[in-house]
Amino acid sequence: MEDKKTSITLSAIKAFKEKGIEHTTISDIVKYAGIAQGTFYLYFPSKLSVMPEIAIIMVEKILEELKNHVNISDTFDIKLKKIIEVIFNLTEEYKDIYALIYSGLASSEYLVHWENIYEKYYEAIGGILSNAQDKVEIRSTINPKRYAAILIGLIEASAEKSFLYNEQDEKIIELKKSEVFDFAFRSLTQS
Amino acid sequence: MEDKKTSITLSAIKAFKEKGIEHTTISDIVKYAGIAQGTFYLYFPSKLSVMPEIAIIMVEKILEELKNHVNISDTFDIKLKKIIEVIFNLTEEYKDIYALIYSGLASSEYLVHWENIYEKYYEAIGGILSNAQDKVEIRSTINPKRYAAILIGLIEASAEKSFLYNEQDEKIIELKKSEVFDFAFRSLTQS
Amino acid sequence: MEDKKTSITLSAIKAFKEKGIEHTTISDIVKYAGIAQGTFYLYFPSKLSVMPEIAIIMVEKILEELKNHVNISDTFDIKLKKIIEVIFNLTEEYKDIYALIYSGLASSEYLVHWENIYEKYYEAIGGILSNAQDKVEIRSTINPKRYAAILIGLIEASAEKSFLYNEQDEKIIELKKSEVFDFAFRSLTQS
Amino acid sequence: MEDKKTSITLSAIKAFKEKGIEHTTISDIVKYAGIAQGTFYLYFPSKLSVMPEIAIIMVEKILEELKNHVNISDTFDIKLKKIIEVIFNLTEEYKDIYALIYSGLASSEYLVHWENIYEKYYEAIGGILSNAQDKVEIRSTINPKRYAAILIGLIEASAEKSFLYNEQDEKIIELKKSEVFDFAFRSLTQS
DNA sequence: GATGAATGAGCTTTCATTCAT
DNA sequence: CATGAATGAAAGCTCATTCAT
Repeated sequence: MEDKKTSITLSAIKAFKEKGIEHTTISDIVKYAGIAQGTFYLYFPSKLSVMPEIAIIMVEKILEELKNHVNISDTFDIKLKKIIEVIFNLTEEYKDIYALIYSGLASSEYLVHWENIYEKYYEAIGGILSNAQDKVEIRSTINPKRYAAILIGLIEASAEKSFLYNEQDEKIIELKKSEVFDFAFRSLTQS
Repeated sequence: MEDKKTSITLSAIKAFKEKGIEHTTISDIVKYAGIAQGTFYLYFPSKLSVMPEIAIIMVEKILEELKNHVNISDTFDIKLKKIIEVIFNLTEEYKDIYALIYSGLASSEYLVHWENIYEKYYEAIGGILSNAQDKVEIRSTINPKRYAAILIGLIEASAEKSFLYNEQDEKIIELKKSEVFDFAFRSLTQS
Repeated sequence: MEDKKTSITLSAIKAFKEKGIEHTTISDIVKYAGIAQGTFYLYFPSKLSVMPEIAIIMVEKILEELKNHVNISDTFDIKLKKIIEVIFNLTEEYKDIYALIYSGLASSEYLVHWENIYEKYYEAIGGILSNAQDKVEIRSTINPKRYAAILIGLIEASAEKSFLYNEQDEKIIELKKSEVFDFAFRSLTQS
Repeated sequence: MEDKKTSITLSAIKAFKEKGIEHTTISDIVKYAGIAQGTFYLYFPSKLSVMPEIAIIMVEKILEELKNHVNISDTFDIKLKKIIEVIFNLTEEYKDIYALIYSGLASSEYLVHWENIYEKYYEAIGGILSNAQDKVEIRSTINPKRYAAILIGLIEASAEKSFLYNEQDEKIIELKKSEVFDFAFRSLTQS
């Protein structure tokens, strides 16, 4: 078993996915983690204080997925499509958690560090944009990392809304993806 | 009495703004509304069931602000700037609530009606886009209402993140606004 | 049933007498009071916050006992013996509670008002001293109320220690009473 | 190692002084002692079982202070004043702990040994009384050790109450001391 | 309709105690 | 002897919900 803090975090993710954050209790989390009630408090002061830890893991997941799906040799349009694909898929799977992280709701109290957490995410996407600039696939006038933040926001927002209303209709989802692609691609390539 | 329902809703907004949604109790809401504990239940079955009502009011606020600031005679670029301005301002003021509505967290149970609520919002922005198409200010190949949803998502996401980290630095906020404008404007005008 | 706050206070006294303060839980108190767990918190924020209320009742008990046993027509030496009798008896019955009130332990947080609570007690004993001065039974150079405080302290301290070590030996108790009487009486009458 | 037991006891005193006995945990004590949680149990079976050890140290402190301040050559009235001074000073410093020892609250289970602990205290004061009898400074009809107990009770009670209500007003404290002196001195000298 | 005291299920939280290292 | 992470029983506490008035 990995270290206990990670184990609690993973159990929290599992519980949040199943019951929703509102209805998850610390009891649920420790049950999944196979630890005693009191042990939880050795690592976290409250349910929501697990959120930053979750965010770290979620960002790791995203980066891993990006690494697995976005090939350095792809043209930029392919890469952008893959990025959208990855974000949509993860958003679907971790709907509630993602919504919470994304909206920053749990934030008020615990999420001071989030900029650091997301930093790597922005850098990864920023790197892709920068690379595309080098290849003259997108315009050179953008700041890669700053644009990455906007791009991610755009895709996430769209994905969120897609799955929010239980739009499980594959066609509509695909339409949304292509619209987002279109929106972003034009913006990035317009000279 | 419709008045009382509105009064409860406004009190809920006030309480949510002050304490955050997590820590707001029905007791807080009725205190602000100046009514008895039990009275709440004559109008709403639960705390979260107030959310759609709040969403309605929030959308009304947005529409009103748009009406106040976006002039029909403005050119599209001015209009877009104003739209961004309005969304950023409201997001700043109603940060938490907005985040919640936006992320759809309170969702699961009461979100069914939300598409209807947002419908008017999409229509308003869609109308502006449509009008801009008529004047050949933006390309004609977009579907106004569908693009409106994406555009709103983009601006809201950016605004959310701006205020999340207490970036009160006016300059950075302004930079974000201009970046979002740039991102969207290019996308909408690229032929 | 008297009002609920009193009912809780009396139940607390009962529980404290039976289990000792350390081992009494709020559950115990509400069980005796025949009310729900949450009801307790409508009247008191914590277990120890009941103490001032208890102190009031204890002082009332003392005053009542004094009224019942100390006759206005008695000579001062008889009165003093009766006072000692009353304090020893009550101390025996409410050992733990008395110890706590007396030592002021629970005090730190909640007992700001105690001077007021004890005020009546001091006044009652002070009145007896004053009356004895009028009859030239004790020296006139003492301040009745201030001396009352010292006198009460002396008797309480002695009573406390008597019952602390489970000295249930009636003879030793009687010896202590007479020693305290002697100590105080000499002090009050020495010209 | 005897050192460690003393270290735990001193740490307990420190913790009790700072947080009050109610809110002090074994965790607090071991933190101050710089030892591990489990080590505590090698020396004491529970939190309250430290009390007799504390009492021993407190009595030692008192005896030391008495030795430092009460000169064999002083007249009895000076000695009595010094005794009162010492008890008031120590009571002020160790308010809470003193109250506890004095009231015997922590008692129930561990108080058995206390008579032995206080024995030396009574003997010390008793010795002073006895000596004063030899010099015909106080009346010969008292039992020194038994009177010592009463005298100590009187002074402690008065000191306790003085510091309970945060009467930090030096003048009132001084008045109390002189009243207690007067009360006791008359009693001991009245023929 | 309106009230608000009372409820009590069920959650959070603590912390003395243990035991493998 | 010493450790300190882990335990989990047991306490505290909250708050949505009810219902007699």
